[in-house]
Amino acid sequence: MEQAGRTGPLWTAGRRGAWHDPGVRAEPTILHLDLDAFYAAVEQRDKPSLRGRPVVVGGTGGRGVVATASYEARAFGVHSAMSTAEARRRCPNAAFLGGRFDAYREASRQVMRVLRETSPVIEPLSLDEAYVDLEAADLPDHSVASVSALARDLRARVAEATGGLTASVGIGTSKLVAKIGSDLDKPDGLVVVAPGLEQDLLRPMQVTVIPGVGPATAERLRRAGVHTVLDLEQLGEDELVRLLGRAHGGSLFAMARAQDPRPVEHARGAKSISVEDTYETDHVDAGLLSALLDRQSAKVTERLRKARLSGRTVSIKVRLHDFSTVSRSATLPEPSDDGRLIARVARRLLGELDTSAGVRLLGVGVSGLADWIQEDLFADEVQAEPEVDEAMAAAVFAAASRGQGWSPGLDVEHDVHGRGWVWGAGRGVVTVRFETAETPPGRVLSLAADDPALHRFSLVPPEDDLDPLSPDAPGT
DNA sequence: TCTGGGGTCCTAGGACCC
DNA sequence: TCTGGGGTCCTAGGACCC
Repeated sequence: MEQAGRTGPLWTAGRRGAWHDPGVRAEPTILHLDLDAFYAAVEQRDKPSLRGRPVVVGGTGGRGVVATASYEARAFGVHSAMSTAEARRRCPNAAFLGGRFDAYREASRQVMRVLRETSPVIEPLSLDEAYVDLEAADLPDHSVASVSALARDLRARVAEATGGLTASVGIGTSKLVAKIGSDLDKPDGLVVVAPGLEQDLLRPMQVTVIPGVGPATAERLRRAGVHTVLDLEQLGEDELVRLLGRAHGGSLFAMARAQDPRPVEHARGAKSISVEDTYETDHVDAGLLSALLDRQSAKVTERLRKARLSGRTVSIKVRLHDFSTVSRSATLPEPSDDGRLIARVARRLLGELDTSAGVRLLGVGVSGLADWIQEDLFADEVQAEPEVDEAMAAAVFAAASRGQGWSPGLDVEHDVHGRGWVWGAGRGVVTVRFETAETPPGRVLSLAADDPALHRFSLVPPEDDLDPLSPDAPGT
């Protein structure tokens, strides 16, 4: 797009990814859409009895937090990130729901489709939020009147496509302004910030309206006497960089002056994939932790493979009894989507930590994602879903009857007792811990290793495999 | 019954290389 | 062998977002 009438060098504000450069566009062509109280709204849409009532979606267990509160619940002081226990205290009559993510994903898909019909360039930020680049939209012009009309039509189509969900929309000359705008008139609002008025809008606002200014940054700024965006601007760039570091300070100073050159980025690929779980009670048993890590590794691997990706860096995250969090990571010589390898690396990393005082949260992640599948030659095997491979299953049962082959963490299914995972094994007997979604602790049962009702799902790596991280060391 | 789960980005130090 | 730098990769931690 041409940028007539701009002063100064084209690249002054241009940092990473910046595209033509100006600090802001000349016309209000960036739209930010945010669905109102999204998860709760989907629940109210699908269950008429919940309409007009306080609804809280989030973790319902003892250690859960609120993901979304409906506006009725917000009236009682319930908000996201609050512990569910606190939310129950504030609003005992609310409906507390665990969340139906398939339904949310489906609603989100419907919304994104509508946005894509409006412009080919959209950037989803989460299930309920996206930027739309109106420069790429089919519009006679980009006047305030024109983009306002488009937004009204867009919101009507979103409601129609989703069975009545409402969205708030902000439009401006930059992502910053569009996003702040969408928040100004929630719910079901529309705000278009006319070009030239950005600074008038921002200056009196609290610094926390700027994305990236959270509690820690706000506190530092407060101590420096900075409360509003105007204060931020007057503090000056050098001082901000001194206070917050080069990247953060620099971009904050730019944003304080409504300079935000970030483009709407159409296809952003994932950079990492991870799974983590917080347990109802702290776990101390090292064997159990190991088994849990294996299950998580299997989930991460499944997602990797579905996305046809491999990852090179395996990380674990451990939150201890005192809520302190530690992480460990290891980088493989090359990307992998081998679940056994990932599980083994994760277990090795966990072994380096002292978890004897209790683990509250455990997680596994993979990053350094590569867009190709390792060992493409064996793609057929991968697609053959070894989980149901009869020959493989027979081999495992044979091994089990010799007292081998059942390792802690192995996922299994039993015709009578349901899904579980191996807790221990030996002498022809497997001890399996069963769980259901509702009752995480479950039961521990000892079963004959050759019990025909016991089916194998995934196999933990044999201990005598070479450790690819230390090729000269034969196992541990 | 304080404090979820999925991410992104940045910093800082050390290793290592040129 | 007295003091270089710069660049890249890796790791750990932290802030932040929805």
